Amino acid sequence: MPSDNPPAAELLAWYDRHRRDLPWRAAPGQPRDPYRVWLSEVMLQQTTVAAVGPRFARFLARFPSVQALAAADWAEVAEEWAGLGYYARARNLHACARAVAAAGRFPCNREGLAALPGIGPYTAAAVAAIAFDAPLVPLDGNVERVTARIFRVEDPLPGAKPRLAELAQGFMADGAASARPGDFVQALFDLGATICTPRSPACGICPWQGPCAARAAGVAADLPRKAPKRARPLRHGAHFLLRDAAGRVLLRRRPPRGLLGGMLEVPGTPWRETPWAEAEALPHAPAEAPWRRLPGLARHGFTHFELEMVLFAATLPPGATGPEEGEWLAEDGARMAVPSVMRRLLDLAGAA
DNA sequence: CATCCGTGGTA
DNA sequence: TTACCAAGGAT
Repeated sequence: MPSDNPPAAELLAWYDRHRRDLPWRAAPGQPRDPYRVWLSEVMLQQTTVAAVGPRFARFLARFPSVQALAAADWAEVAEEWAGLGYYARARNLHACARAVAAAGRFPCNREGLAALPGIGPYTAAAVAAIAFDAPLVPLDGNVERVTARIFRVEDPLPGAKPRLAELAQGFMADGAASARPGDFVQALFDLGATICTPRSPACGICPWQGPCAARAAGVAADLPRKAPKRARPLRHGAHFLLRDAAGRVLLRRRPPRGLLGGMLEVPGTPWRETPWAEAEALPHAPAEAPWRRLPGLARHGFTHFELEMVLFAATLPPGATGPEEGEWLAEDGARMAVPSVMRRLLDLAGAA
């Protein structure tokens, strides 16, 4: 129903005046580098623009091309991704880089892109549209929200997702949109991020306020509706910070899949629902040592549970043989190389 | 299709 | 302090 669509030309005119200047965006009219577009899209999955900003530049400086990323060891990629979360993204990013480097170039259409690891329906459409000007509308959280409000879709997510995807793709039927697909989809992102925001949308300055059905009904801030989320249970862990005579700390590499897969950790117990008594935690220590319980707790929130950790610390006696497994890192280097949950333990040790 | 998978900012 | 949420993907 192109006739029911809001005017793409007005959104693009707004975008041309108010587009955000973001590190991964090419200047207007300049060609887009598929490597940068892909890297930024993966970094931005469930991650804020503010968090990605400095990390994108740093990553690009370390891995300037998809060939450089493909040639890197996993440990380097893991270190560079540390703190960004959702570490399966980094594993898939690395695998994807190797596939693209082997093929010689990025696929230029949605189907080819979607066949690569870590590239799902959203990212395939986004890279195809932004890097190759394919007439596709990727359905991210912004586009879901804008579309649900424009058409006043009251059905809750995630059930409404197929319908929203169809409605959003319909925007591209407007000739003004399909003339500039990459700009149009980024205009939708910017509209959702700066005006059509989740909590208090700035409808008064929205270029699409006229055709917006939710605005007309006064329900914009209530859309899209979402299914309620489950409460997060609390889990407990005990961890062991072992220092050597040089003040370095012992870290271990976690298994390659699952939570924090492939990342470095401070050795510790499994995370379970009941707290650990000292006597039952100590067998999980990485070495025999004069372990001393540090005061305080380290807390961290994961997507589906909360975690409270106690920390034991010890220094390996000079000349003593350390554990055979693990890597010794300087403490400040370790802070940079571990996931945030582990950084909290290092901070707790530093404060004690 | 529901669950698993991180983190930091904000109301 | 709690709860929500951000350019989602894999299983």
